Amino acid sequence: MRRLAEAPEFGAEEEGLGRLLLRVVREMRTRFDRDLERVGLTAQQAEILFRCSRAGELTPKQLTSLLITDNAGVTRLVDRLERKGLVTRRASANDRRSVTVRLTRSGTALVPRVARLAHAQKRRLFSGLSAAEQEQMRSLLHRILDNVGPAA
Amino acid sequence: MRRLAEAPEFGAEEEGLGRLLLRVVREMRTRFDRDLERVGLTAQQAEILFRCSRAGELTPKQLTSLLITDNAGVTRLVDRLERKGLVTRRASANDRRSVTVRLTRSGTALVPRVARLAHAQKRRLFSGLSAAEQEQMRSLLHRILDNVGPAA
DNA sequence: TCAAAATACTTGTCTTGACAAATATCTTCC
DNA sequence: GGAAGATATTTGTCAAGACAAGTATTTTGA
Repeated sequence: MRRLAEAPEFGAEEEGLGRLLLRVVREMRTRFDRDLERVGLTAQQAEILFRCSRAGELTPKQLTSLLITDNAGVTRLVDRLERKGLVTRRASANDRRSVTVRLTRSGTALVPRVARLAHAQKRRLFSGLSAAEQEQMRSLLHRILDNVGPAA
Repeated sequence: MRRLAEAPEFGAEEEGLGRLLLRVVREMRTRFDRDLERVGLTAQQAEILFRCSRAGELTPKQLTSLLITDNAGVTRLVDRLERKGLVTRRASANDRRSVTVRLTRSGTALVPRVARLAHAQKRRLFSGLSAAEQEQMRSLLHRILDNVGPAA
């Protein structure tokens, strides 16, 4: 995921909230992915780097709960990072079913740049939104999330 | 996309607005995809069906502006619908570079069920949100969207 | 007129997301 | 102790999103 195609409305009636949400998230993501191109990462990969950097090491299971994807997705994200030489997988000491993901030296070296980009993105996106507005947003989103529920 | 994996927070500090947005959109999408399984469609495919049904026929270019994806994505979505026998592609009359996508009889037959599912989804998601709250949400989202801007 | 630029679509490639099924390793509890 | 079930990870498959590059056709403009 990188640059986003232009999407200049066609059947210009009012856009539904659902579609608007979708569009916002997609553009956020694409924009961030594009910014991250300069360090050769994607948003998800950067998240893993960042989390591992803070925690020292994490298992795929732990990463799964942090990344909003499933365990299979994490496996392959880690695969890519491993191929890039940014993380290593080691068997867990106490539970041999498990694995610990840990940054390599060059992975660690990338973290400050990633953090800087992430911080810039966050500042940019929510600039102009007061703390109260952000809180309002958060609350509305949580209510929607509760409404999603299980499939019918 | 179908069922969503459980994601029970791990490093339970406050979740950022960006992540929350991502999570909400993903669960909305996955839930809708799952509901649509019973008619053998995905959310994007359903959108094409629905749009073509209302417009009579649409070109990929028009669909691209409606679907929040790029032209390549539309090509392949239409491919899948064509394989399922739900739409046809015909050369455009006046511009032979172009193509018109039109529902087949069985595509048309599916529309009411899709519309019903879409309507149910919309009602469910935003139930409990007042019109004012939805408007507030919409406004905040537009502001974020404006903040995304072009890549640095 | 007719070559160059623009436009509409398609195809190729990589990354991700979701789910099912397979494998390896614990844990339980008879 | 050892079978049955639970858990952690991986692998396979399909749909999608983004972008680049290719093809066919139309439009521009020298």
